[in-house]
Amino acid sequence: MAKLAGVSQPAVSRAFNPGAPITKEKRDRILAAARELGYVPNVFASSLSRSSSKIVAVISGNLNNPFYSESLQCFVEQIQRTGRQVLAFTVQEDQNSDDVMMQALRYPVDGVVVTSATVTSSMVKLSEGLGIPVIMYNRRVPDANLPSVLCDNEGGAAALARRMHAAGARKFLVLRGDPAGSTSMARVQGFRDALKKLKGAQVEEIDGQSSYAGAYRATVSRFDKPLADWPDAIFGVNDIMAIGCADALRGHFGKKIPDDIMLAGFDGIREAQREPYHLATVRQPIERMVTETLELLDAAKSDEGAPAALRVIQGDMIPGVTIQSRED
Amino acid sequence: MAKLAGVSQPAVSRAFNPGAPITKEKRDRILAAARELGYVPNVFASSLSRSSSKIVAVISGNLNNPFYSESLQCFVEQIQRTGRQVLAFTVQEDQNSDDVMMQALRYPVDGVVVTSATVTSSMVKLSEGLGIPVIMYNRRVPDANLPSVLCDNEGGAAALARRMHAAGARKFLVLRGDPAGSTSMARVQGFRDALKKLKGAQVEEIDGQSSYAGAYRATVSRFDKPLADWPDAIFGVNDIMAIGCADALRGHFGKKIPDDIMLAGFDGIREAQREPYHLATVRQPIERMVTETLELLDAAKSDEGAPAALRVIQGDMIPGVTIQSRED
DNA sequence: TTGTAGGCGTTATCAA
DNA sequence: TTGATAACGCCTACAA
Repeated sequence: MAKLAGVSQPAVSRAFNPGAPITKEKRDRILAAARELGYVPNVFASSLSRSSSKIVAVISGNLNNPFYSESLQCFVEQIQRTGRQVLAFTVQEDQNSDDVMMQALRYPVDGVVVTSATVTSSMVKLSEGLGIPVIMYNRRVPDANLPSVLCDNEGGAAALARRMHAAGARKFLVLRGDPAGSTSMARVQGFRDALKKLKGAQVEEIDGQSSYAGAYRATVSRFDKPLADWPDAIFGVNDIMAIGCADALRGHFGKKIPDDIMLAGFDGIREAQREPYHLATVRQPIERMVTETLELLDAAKSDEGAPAALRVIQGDMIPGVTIQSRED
Repeated sequence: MAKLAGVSQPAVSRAFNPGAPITKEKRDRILAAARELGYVPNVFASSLSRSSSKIVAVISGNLNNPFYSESLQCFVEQIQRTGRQVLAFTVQEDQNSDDVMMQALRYPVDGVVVTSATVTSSMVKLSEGLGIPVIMYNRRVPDANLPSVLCDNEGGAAALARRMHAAGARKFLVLRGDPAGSTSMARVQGFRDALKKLKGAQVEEIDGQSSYAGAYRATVSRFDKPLADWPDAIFGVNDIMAIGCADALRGHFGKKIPDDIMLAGFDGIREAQREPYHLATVRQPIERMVTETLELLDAAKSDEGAPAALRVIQGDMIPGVTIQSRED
């Protein structure tokens, strides 16, 4: 009730909205009074009359994977920069991702970004009914064709496969991530397919829970026996798993990387480029992917009827030091 | 407009509010119709009439420090579990934390949790005027007495100092974090004071920007000269800096930890307990600290006039392998 | 248990 | 440029 400052209430609204028809003098007077009274406009109320709430929901998976916390950080930065805010959701292990999505849709947000969760078609229908665009980041939903931004997972994995093969590796082990996740599946597929075209390669696959601890455990339990048959090279479907694997190989088995075993990951998280690892990997250009995700979001707002866009972005090969030609 | 389903509008409201006076039968009918029509209640609108918006703002610093991303993760989990949501804010390097705080206060949130930012007294006044409680997490504001939850930084640092001294260290180096941050200052102070009471200890301090890269650089530039005078032990004011330092010591200088130099950190982040480090450190019990922070928030809501609480929580000493008695 | 009426703080529309 | 007035979607009385 800053109109106790002697002006009408719409005038206050105009004072706070740049570009509204109001005298500079009057605006200044109102803003001064507001500062005096400790008044700030209520954004939720404004979102009622306005169509847009200036809030974007971001649904993340486990932030313990630095790829996701880096991504979230980036989303918050970029969204904040455009005068909007982030409503953050996470999907816990024991949680149904549909429930979380449902929660998010109860807010009249300007859009929902899904970085890690499966979206069922009923949720897609609901979001459409509500007119809230849903964009997939680093993920794709097979049936529903939602706008998606993702890295060329197949291509990147294939390039890593070729590098390791060229370096002399023949026996490969793949550490899979979330079995149901489109990202993990695409990378495994790309890796497998590339090896099929190369001579003498054989591949084994095990599950690593898509986490550091999962990969560590999987590595230990796979090789912790008297006459383990070691592979020449291991591909961790993401960096955090590759790091877990590296720590197990070195810490638990005393193996040397790449002398005893080559190793590669995927994502390009900071940790993987630090001293103990310098992991060979493919970097997902997070900054750019986030930018494009938000572009798709804005696009979805304007041209409703347009076909869902799918943006596939090339990752950057990072050589690292964990792939090296055999000398034997 | 779900009242096209043949009932009054308040009935719909009651159907969605557990415990409201309505026949079970009618509620079911309404909920069914809602599902049919793809209707979900608008939370922002409800926050207008209701006093509470069910939204908590969390202002974080750089999420590249795992301590903060773990904390954020924990906040989101716990807040979500109580049927509320998190509006996430971050303070960038180039940003005024007051501006971010101001942004947050434009939303009629149920509270603001500040995990990394300085809060000026004018912001405190503003928040009081708006009736929005502000709680500090892992931080304290000297002048204003805001409710705060923090670890016993002095005590933890002192304990580490004593351990390293007992192991034979005499020449110490402290890697400071944010010079203006209360957390870094308290730890440095605690470390310094403890050493004063011990025999023959001398301390040098340098700045490490409170980040991995900053600590790495600081370590390199401090010792990258012909006849560097190496200390016996280094205390990184937080784990991420200690890790940066460790990587520099080993990768750049080929030093062994703890054989050549002892090392300790603070926070107890996961990364620091992994194979390459097993860092001696003091763990901040994040889960518990977050719980208490939210308790303070709820308390602030109810008893307005109460004196600001300050909860100091003991950290857990983690032995690690980076402090070890000298044999020479 | 139900429906009617009024109000939450803001913006859009329209005359003035 | 301004100020009334009517929404926006919901909730809290109040009365039925």
